[in-house]
Amino acid sequence: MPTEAVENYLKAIYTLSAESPTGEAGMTRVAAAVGVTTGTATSMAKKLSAAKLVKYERFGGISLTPKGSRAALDILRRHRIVETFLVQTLKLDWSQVHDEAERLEHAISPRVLDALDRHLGHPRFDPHGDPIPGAAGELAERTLLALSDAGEGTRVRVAQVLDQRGETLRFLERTGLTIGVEILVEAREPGAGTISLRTPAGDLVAMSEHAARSVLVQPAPAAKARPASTPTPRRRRASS
Amino acid sequence: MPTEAVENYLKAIYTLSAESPTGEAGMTRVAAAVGVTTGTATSMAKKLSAAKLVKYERFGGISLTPKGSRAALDILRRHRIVETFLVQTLKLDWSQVHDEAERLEHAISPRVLDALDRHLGHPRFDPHGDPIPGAAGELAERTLLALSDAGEGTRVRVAQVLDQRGETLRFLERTGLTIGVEILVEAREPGAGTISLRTPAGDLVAMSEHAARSVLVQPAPAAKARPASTPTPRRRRASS
DNA sequence: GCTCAAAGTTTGATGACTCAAAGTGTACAC
DNA sequence: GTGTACACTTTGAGTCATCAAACTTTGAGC
Repeated sequence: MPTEAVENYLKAIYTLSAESPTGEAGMTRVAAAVGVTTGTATSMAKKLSAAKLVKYERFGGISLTPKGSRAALDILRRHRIVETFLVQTLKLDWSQVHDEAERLEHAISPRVLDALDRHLGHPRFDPHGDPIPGAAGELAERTLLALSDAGEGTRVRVAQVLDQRGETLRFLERTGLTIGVEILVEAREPGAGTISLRTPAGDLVAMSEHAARSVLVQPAPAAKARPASTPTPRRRRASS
Repeated sequence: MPTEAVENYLKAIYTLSAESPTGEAGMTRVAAAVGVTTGTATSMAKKLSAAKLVKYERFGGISLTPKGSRAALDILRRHRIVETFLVQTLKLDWSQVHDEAERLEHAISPRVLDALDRHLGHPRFDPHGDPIPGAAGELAERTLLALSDAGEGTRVRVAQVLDQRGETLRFLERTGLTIGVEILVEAREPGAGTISLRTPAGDLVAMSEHAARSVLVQPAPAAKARPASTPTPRRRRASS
């Protein structure tokens, strides 16, 4: 049984190395993600390496071994099932559940995890659209597009939000940009670094490209997209 | 915010001193309840005393201050609400939930606790019949009788089970002696140290007086009982 | 009153995790 | 190729909770 601290490091390394092109995470990033100094992260790296959970060499970056990866997916499963429970059953807000799950995930036994999973109907995605690893560690694979890369005039469906910060999530909720919602990319303003979206409610929402990078979408199923040459009105509103 | 270890000590001291006539708990008992050596318990006693959570003097026993008592009731509330949730919502067996709640109780934030409480409909008793302290620490007071003290021929209703061990709970479940069930005390055999009970299913169940001491009952509501010649001692529980 | 077992305390050590601060390696700019 | 900024590592120390083992106190029995 890994300690709580070990679980947190594994989770951080998993997500950081998934993002990185080399598949390796840097110590400074790991330390920041876990919330410790880099020195602490280095000594933990040695411990994890001795336990064969990570591949680590001095000054060389850190990455998970298969064993470490399995452990990380197990934690992620607990985290995301707990988040789903908090939103679906207890009706907490999606902007609050990340921090709550962060604490609870370490106290969930396999028995309780199974019972939660059953109670929720074996959900495959959590409230932020993150895929929930299966009991054996399998992840649903999807091909998603960053909203920041969606072309003007495209109809897309919000599928996943990478940014877990409450502020971001509250903004998205307020403007109606929640998981499953279909939106139209009205305009992009590379100069201003913003993107304008039309929500189902008819509102025009502007957000920065940077913010749009953490919103993942899929092309809308019944897309009746007009030819890309269609000019689009240029209007802006609140930006994130 | 007390640490997890501190919470466990407070809970142990609360239950032990509630049982003791002097209202004080001995170090050896506390250590056994928490699962540490007596030396460890002694040094923790000093720490708790410094934090004004307990009253403690060398060789003098230990008891909770009002502040410590409030903290203990808060933990008990979390524990019992979690147990109720595990049985009611997740359908776990009442013989399993104690240990699970033991881990989860430390990870429940006030927000999640409130949400759970609301989801469960503000229960006043947990699956073992233990009263759930209110948000302000109030405890429902009931006058219960140990089954071992119930007179022959009495009709009683099972109200609370003090023994949290899985073995005990599975026995009670198997024989139909669960919370709320009305039974008839058929015979007592002081010589053999046993007591015989008639369950609603019509079965005759025998149990030792010792086992019957941890089953608390109330006189059955529609009881045409004879004048209560039976005493009604107040009893408290062994472990939460 | 003395003795002795049981209860309780003290001491010294360990393991897990952490930090601050000093020291070392790497790589990019020029 | 030299400088230097940044990433990273090492070191030394601290906290928390724990144990084993030596020691002290208490109180019950004689």
